[in-house]
Amino acid sequence: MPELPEVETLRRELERALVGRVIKSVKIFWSKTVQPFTPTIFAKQLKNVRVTSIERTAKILFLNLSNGKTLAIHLKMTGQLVFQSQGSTLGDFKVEPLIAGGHPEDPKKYTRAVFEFNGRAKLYFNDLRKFGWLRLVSAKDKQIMTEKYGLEPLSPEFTLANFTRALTRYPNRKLKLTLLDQTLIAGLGNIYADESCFAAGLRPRRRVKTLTDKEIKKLHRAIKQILKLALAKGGTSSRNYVRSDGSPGDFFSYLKAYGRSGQPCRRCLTPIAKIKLAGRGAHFCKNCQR
DNA sequence: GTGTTTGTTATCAA
DNA sequence: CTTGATAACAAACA
Repeated sequence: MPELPEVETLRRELERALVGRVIKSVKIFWSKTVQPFTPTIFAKQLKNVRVTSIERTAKILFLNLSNGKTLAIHLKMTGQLVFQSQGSTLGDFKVEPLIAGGHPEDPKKYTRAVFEFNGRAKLYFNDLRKFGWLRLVSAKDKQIMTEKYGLEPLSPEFTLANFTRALTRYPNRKLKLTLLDQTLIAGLGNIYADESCFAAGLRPRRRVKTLTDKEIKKLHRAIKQILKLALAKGGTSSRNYVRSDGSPGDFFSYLKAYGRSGQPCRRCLTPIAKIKLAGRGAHFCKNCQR
């Protein structure tokens, strides 16, 4: 799933690829993907507009535009942003959906929108499950969208003191649910919440009020370390996520808990357990995590 | 046909 | 206000 490291990887790649380019046309193949306008109006509003900068808050990308508006993008669970510069041919990647093929002009099965830029460069928005969205917003809308989010784990504001305050704000919550609460800490999803718990040696069901100062400190370090490494590896391609050139992120082989139920713990060889927490899978080692 | 996968929001319940 | 559960969105896969 695209979480902080995946979305930040795309932000960096698209910053290089798109900033300074002008949108020449937008084609939309699934109308509910674009908001809040009809596809026709949406496309019209973006025609001949330049991308001036790209930002990220939590799991949302913001493409700031020369008309004063911003294109906000959320990939939700299966969204992809694939960039094709003029004349480039995309490789044959295992992760579907693919843009490559003999007819790059034609949208693939899961392509919901295509942006064409000057120089014939193209940005494909693919989304198997249609949860993702492209939202054209004003500066004010953008502010309203971003202000509800909590601490950015890779920012200077992510101090131990601030983290402790956010983490313990709802003392009776289970640890993993707190880590997933975007209004407290922004950008963690199921993969990195599980990995953070593993690295800190903490069970996902622990109530936050039972955590010692020492454990909170370890968790704080764990979150920073894991997100930093995952970002350096270009994110985790466990299902649909791909980088902007269509290639997979390399963090998958570093996972120690997520998706490893039944497999031996990399630290103590105890089979990784899987439980249901708030309707999602939670993976952990009964021996290494307390 | 059933259960599982998950980001986010809405809604209901205690 | 806190917390927890469930459904909704949607489609693939085992």
